[in-house]
Amino acid sequence: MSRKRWRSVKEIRIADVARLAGVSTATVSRVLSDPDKVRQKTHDVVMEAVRRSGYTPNSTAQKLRTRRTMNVLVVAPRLTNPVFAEILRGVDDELTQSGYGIIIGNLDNRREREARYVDLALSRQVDGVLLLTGYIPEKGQRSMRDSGLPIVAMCAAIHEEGIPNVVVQDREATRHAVEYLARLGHRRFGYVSGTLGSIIEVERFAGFREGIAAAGFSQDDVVRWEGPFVFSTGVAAAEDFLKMKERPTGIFAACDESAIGFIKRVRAERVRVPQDVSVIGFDGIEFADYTEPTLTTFRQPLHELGRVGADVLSRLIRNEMKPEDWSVRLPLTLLERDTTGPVLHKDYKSLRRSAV
Amino acid sequence: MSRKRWRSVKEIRIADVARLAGVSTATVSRVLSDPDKVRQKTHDVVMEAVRRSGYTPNSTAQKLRTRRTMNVLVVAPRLTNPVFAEILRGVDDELTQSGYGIIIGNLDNRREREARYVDLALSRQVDGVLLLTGYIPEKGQRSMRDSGLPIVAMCAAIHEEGIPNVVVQDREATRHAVEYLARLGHRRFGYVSGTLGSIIEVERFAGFREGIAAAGFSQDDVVRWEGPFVFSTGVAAAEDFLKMKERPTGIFAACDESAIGFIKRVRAERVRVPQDVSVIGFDGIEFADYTEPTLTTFRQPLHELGRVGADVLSRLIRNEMKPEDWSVRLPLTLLERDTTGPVLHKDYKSLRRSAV
DNA sequence: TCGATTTTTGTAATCGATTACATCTTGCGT
DNA sequence: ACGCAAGATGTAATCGATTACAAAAATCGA
Repeated sequence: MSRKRWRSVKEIRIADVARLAGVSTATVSRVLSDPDKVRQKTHDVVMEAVRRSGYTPNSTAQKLRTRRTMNVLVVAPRLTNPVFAEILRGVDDELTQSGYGIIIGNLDNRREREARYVDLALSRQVDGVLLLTGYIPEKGQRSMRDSGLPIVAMCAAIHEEGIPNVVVQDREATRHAVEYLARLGHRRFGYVSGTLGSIIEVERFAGFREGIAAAGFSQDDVVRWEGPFVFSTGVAAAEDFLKMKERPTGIFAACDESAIGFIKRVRAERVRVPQDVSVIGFDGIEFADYTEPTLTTFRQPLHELGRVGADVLSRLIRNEMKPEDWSVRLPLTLLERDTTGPVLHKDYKSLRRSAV
Repeated sequence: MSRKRWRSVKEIRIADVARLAGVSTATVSRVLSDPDKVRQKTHDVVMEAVRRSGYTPNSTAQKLRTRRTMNVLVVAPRLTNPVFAEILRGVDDELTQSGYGIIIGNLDNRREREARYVDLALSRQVDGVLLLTGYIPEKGQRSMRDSGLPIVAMCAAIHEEGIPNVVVQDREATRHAVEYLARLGHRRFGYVSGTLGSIIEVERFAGFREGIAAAGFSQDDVVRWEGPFVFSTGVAAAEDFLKMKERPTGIFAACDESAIGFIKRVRAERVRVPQDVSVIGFDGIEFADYTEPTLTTFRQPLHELGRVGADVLSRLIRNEMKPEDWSVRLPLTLLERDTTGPVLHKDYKSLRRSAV
């Protein structure tokens, strides 16, 4: 029976190859890692032995000796959110090029899970950490940075010494969203939040408030619905929205998923989008182009974000960071699609369609 | 400046703790891994030293000595497909419980990328592999199973000695899909494929053909559109569909994304779903409940699939597999939603609404 | 051809844990 | 108090590579 099949595979060590080639282990090691250091003839003999024995170096032994694991940890708040999947793709594209492995840390929106991954970092299983999460620090909680490992923050900016930031311009974009809605004639606003306690949410809401102020409105003109970055948050927000007498007409959702949930729910009650209510999302996930109507949203340069973050991390690991790269803030693109439009509500006289 | 901050963190080794506690390294090791083997008093002294020094064992050294990396590799065809994200969640839930780390392998739908991950396996960076991919073997290509590592196949069944299968009943479900469409009165069928060369696609198409035959139709009544498991495959299929004179009325798409792409595209041309064409998807991703109309589809038990696969793998690693678990085939659930309905086309006289 | 220099190769220490085996303690019965 | 078994602890080998340093071989000029 084959139950122990893989146990029976004989492990080939560098010493076996050395013996087979009639050289020392040092020479074999050199052939494999620094071929210029050996004679061509020796090289060929060793390579032949490697080939015939099917030798592959044991990477754990290499890691121990070289003190480099060639692994990085990527901590994401939730895997099923396409935003993180897309960022991860960028990270993957950049890092596997340079031989790094990616270990994923999935919090599934539960902050307390972070502890496991702090352990991972502390036990030196990885050379660096890419944080796609970011929470407002709680005292007493052991955090990633206690590990002393190189960290790159890719949530909204963490202003902390020694931690580079690779983020998008959330705050500016959110402010811009409000201005955009205001230009369309909206006067009462709704804000569907993201995960409370997350720095991203703090930033986006701050931008939103700035926008409200800049456009000359009072914070009282704003309704805020709270919840994590998921569909159901939008649905719940919509439930509340539907109960209101004086409904807001311009809604900003801190992520596409909740925007989509919101729209789906209100449309089920014959609220028209964008005629009765305009909705603008945030992220630019692929799916947002397949909803009906297609979602107006800010597109994050997700893949690039991942690449850049990974690049910064690998430079940080190699101690090759240039000071000007310590904070990268990528711009977002407003995708004007079909869930936003001028106010048509009876309260308002001028339709200002020209303002679109 | 802090550019070298993490370099200056002094690494604490087990020897340091031993010295601090006035015991040998063996004792420290025992305290940490097998506390019953030491006297209570010694235990306390050592733990205090551990605490004060902030020691965490170097996991690379542990791995080398114990020959267990406590890492598994998960190879997925494409990260941004919510199907794999969801499976990954299940895997994560199961494996991080038992202390395993997850290294991801993302093929991004490009088969040739598999080679990198074969290297990972060969160099013993992981204790086992979870294959969410599966391609029809090509000769000469070095495959995962050459690594001799425990592997669990979670794509459609790979019938190979020593490789357990944890899969869904694709074939049955697909056959069922055809029967379902046939009962609704459909007589001409469309099949939107998944990635060619993938075993999943082979299985699903086989099931489809079986269904066609079982329902008494000829394979000539079927149009097949080819492409990978992505939105645009459905869009492209729709383009072709729109050009046809005699359009199929019952469409099966091998994944929800392409089903959604298809629907979006045909609706843009005023083709009504389900009145003009019924579409049934496969996967049951969360989005499918937010499209308009909501998508009829087969729900895969994704999270459970991940958990079970991970469980089987960890048992396989520990050599605790029971023969009856070598093939697990989870059932799918048909979610009857709004993209399927009885044929209303003028060609057919009886609407057979009762057949729904 | 010889010795000095450079290049190539080998020896053995090292990375940081675990663990077999040896040795030392402790507890217990008499 | 003594002897012996059981329990606790220490010593040192080990996992499988890399690499500093030493030694040997090749190269070169005179």
